[in-house]
Amino acid sequence: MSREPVTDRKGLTEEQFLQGYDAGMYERPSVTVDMLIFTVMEREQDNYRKLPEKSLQLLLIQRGEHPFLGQWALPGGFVSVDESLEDAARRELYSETNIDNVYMEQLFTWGEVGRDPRMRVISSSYMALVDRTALHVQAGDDAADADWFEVGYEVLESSRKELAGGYVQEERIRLTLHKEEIALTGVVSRTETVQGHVRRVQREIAENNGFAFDHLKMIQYAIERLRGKVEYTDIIFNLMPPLFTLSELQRVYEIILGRELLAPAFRRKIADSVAETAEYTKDAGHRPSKLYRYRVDRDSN
Amino acid sequence: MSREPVTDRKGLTEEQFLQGYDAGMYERPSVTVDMLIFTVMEREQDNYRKLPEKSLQLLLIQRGEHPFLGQWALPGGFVSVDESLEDAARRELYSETNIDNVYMEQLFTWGEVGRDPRMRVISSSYMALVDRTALHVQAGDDAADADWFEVGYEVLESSRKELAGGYVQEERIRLTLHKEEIALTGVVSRTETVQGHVRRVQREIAENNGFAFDHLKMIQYAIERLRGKVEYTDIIFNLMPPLFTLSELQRVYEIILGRELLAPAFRRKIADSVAETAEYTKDAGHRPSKLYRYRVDRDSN
DNA sequence: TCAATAGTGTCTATTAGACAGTATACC
DNA sequence: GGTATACTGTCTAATAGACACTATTGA
Repeated sequence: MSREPVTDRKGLTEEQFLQGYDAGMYERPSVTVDMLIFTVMEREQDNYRKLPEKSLQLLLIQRGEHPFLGQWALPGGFVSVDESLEDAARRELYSETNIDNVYMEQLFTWGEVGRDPRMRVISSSYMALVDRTALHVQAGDDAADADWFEVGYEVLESSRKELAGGYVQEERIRLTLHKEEIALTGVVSRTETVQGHVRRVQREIAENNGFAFDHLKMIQYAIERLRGKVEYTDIIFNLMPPLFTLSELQRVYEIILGRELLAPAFRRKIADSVAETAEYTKDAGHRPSKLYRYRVDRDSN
Repeated sequence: MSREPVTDRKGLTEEQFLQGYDAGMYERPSVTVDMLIFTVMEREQDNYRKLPEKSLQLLLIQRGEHPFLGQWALPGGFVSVDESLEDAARRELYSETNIDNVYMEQLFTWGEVGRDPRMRVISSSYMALVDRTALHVQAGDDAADADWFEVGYEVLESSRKELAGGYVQEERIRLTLHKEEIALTGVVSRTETVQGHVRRVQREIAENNGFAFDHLKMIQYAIERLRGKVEYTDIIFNLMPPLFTLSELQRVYEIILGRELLAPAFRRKIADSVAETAEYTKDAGHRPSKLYRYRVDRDSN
């Protein structure tokens, strides 16, 4: 249970060792967090009957300083020595969106040597999912501008080469982030190498129009993860308002998964993640829809 | 595509800015990697007919220096400024096991402020899965001793409290790592809080007999992840030798998942992940078993 | 009335769970 | 022969996919 008062080769106890410890011996990388803040927004339709179209949106900021001045980046910043990674992520999230207490998850820590031209920077990416009805975005000090961009994700091609004892599968994924007149695009090449038992995934930026750092890779990774998790967890409800129709929920699934779903199967599948309310939509040019809420109290996975 | 020669408020181009950039302004955390190296070993049986029992094993090193001198820790070390996180992980893996080119995956980056008594250290944990037949473990310089420990994972209790608009679910998990006369034990309390839409998982070390740092949490997290991934990926084959029987494969699934499986369903499920060979086991006190290999060339997920 | 969406019923195909039963080596 | 494991057949239950059908509103 408790540690014994052992002494090391120099006869020091742990307490003595720590008092004499010089933390400044080695050169260190800097650590940052980068935030992938997603939400879902609606676009009004010209036809009064039609439901508003939904789209997945990601928050980007235009860099106001070197490096990558003028380019678009994920919100983020340095982790100070006296705050945890998660606290730093929450701080960044709050400073950009003014909201707290939302779903947030660490995705991946990016540690390539040359990823920041200023110096060695290791960055943990966090994904946050927020309900747009709770949002008031503002630009922080280091950002010239912060805005929501509609996310497009398209697999351009998928090729596969057989090797001795394995294969290499390459996918080229086009990412499109746009917002009114601005359209940022890029292509990430995702390579999966399988050799014997060893499987390895690598991402390279093949084309880049307007994204700072390696943020394009982070965006691709986050969407891949979001797609995966949506299938076997309840995280999608973090993107929904408190009350929603099953059709709305289905649309959100569809835009995240990038494919259409059949309503009956969908309804069966999510049936016990949601609970009916007594309320209905109204003023639609068609049959009103029952409103549902997320059923927290269900016996989950 | 290419970045324009924009200048910032001070009239500097990016190149000029980078030349004048002073990277030494802020105090920085140190960054380490910690390795969770798993393998599967067999224990011979007294009864010649019985199959050898298998167990999941984890590599630990006994610390030869302060802090936590004498306690057991995950192999790991500092990331130098000129190597990537992944390179550091591979270096550590190689220095402990003398093997390279095995399955390795980043799990999580641990960034609590007080997790290392020496100074602020942020640590990325990586999981490696190795086939024991390929192994020759050796202790590195910073390790007094490196050894494989049999992993036990048991959910002691699971309690659930309902809250307004959510719940708190707490699981107490007993971890037992043992190796001959040494038995390290600990209890990790895993708390899942759901409030409205927000779900949050926290881990605390509730009991600790012999583990350094927060490594008990890392071990619990890794096993949780390994269990999850085994169900929807092929990573398990990284723990298998090149040729294996379906019963052996089933046993490995069972020890990782912590529950028994039915053979017919199991065989159907993994049928197209494996390929038959012409070989059979022999000298067993019972019917010989066909040997299989991992089928790399299958159209995977 | 009709466009557009909401919602249900049901057939079929696929998959998972359970368990009985047969097969085969080696001491 | 008997023990321990290898392997298959088949019934049943649960789940997913497909599609047809009915229901309901506001302009």
